Amino acid sequence: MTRGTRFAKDWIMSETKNLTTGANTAPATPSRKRPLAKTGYHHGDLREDLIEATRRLVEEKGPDNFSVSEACRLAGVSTAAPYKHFKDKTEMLVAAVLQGMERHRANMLSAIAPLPEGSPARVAALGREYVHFALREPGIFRLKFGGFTDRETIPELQAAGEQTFGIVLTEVAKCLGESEITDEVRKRGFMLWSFVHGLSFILHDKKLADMGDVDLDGLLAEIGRRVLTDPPS
Amino acid sequence: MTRGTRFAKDWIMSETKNLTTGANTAPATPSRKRPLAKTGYHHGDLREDLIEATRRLVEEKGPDNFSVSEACRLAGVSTAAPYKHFKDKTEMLVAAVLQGMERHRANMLSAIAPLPEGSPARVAALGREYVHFALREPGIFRLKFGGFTDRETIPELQAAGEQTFGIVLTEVAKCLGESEITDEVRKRGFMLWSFVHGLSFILHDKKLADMGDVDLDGLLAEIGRRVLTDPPS
DNA sequence: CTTTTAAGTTAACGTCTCTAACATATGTAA
DNA sequence: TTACATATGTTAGAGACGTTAACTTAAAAG
Repeated sequence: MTRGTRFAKDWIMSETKNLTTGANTAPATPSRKRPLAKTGYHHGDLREDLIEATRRLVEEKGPDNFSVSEACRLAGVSTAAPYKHFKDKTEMLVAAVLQGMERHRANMLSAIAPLPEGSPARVAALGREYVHFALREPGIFRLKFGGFTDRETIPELQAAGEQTFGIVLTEVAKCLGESEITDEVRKRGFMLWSFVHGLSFILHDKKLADMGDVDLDGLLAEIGRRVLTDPPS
Repeated sequence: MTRGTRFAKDWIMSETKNLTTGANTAPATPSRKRPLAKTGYHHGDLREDLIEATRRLVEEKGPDNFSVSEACRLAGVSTAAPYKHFKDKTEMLVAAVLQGMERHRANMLSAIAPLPEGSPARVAALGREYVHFALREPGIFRLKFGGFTDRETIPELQAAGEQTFGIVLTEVAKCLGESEITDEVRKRGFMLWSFVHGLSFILHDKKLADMGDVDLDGLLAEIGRRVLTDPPS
């Protein structure tokens, strides 16, 4: 009894931060209801809590400066615990990004829902939501695009990205009066996506102090007009 | 003689990689002529060699996975040596990015030099060079945009970025027949920049396997036409 | 020639990622 | 209920990294 390994239950209790309360940065996804079970030894759902801790740290400290150790501290477990759920640090980050993209997708869909089918306003709304996501969750956004090397070889990320682009293509097609995703639709969608993506990055960095505040909606509308309209012969 | 500290001159000699030879990834800047002095104890120009080592590692292993230690190994110095030249790891990376932006600027200028003043071809050439830089030096490119947190608070990076944008604005103004950088010029330039920036990221990630190979020049020309032309009333 | 300063080195500390070996719960089958 | 298998925790520790402190050497300045 005196010998045998003693577990550090006390610091678990003292160091554990509450992971369920606090303002949720992602308005589209309802905040989690599970009250963080914490049955002494076994954790209610450690995997999910680690993902949430990762998300939070990525936003607070930036994708660089994220450490598995700190996520463990947040979740109240030892530093070896995550490796029962994730292969390595990268897999943890990927999991957080994938959840972020799911939120992103949901937001895009609910942004266009109330707007009339086939209207340019739907395309503009998609762009608007894209930019807003980059500003609302800058850490996850940065992580997704350029966060870690060889992310383009991770099939789930690839798939999630193409799913997002698929939403854009569908709306562009309807806007152009096409019933299918033609090459022309793909080209227009690609142009719009490039623009919005770049815009997100630039605003995210607010590199342009001298540009003053940008009229986002006006800009999106103008770009939509210029790209969705046939060019002058 | 037997006591007193013995310095590790041997591994310095054996581990030192030649930093001056090898294909230079940056065609616009002439490769360095200095033959890597290496006077036993004092290094010819360690600061410059560390920057070059940093650049190389960032491209080879990616901005994440870059380590100061490895750069030291490449340069053939102890792991404490860099701190005589740089405050910390971030400052090393920033130095490498700044040199990259200098190359980028030089390339942009020489790309438009042979083209007729005020022609849309000059604007397209700038975009072309922008994309090419992202593909030629993906590590530095990623590092510059989103590589590390709080980079937007580094004034040199900010200044270098605005200088680049200034080149674009000048060309756009000439193209629109304006003699000054008006608000309209700024808006058009901003649209073009957003597009090209996003395009660079997307191609850099080649996220779009299903798009097939992109006709870059055609795309740039079309975007130039759409953005530099007055919108239909 | 002496002294100062710039630019290296070793050594060490604290932190990080990840693995191995061990401990404890949970569920399933006898 | 009891026995065992499995999932999910823990401790301990190896090896790399970032950074600093104290020391050493070479070059420059007086």
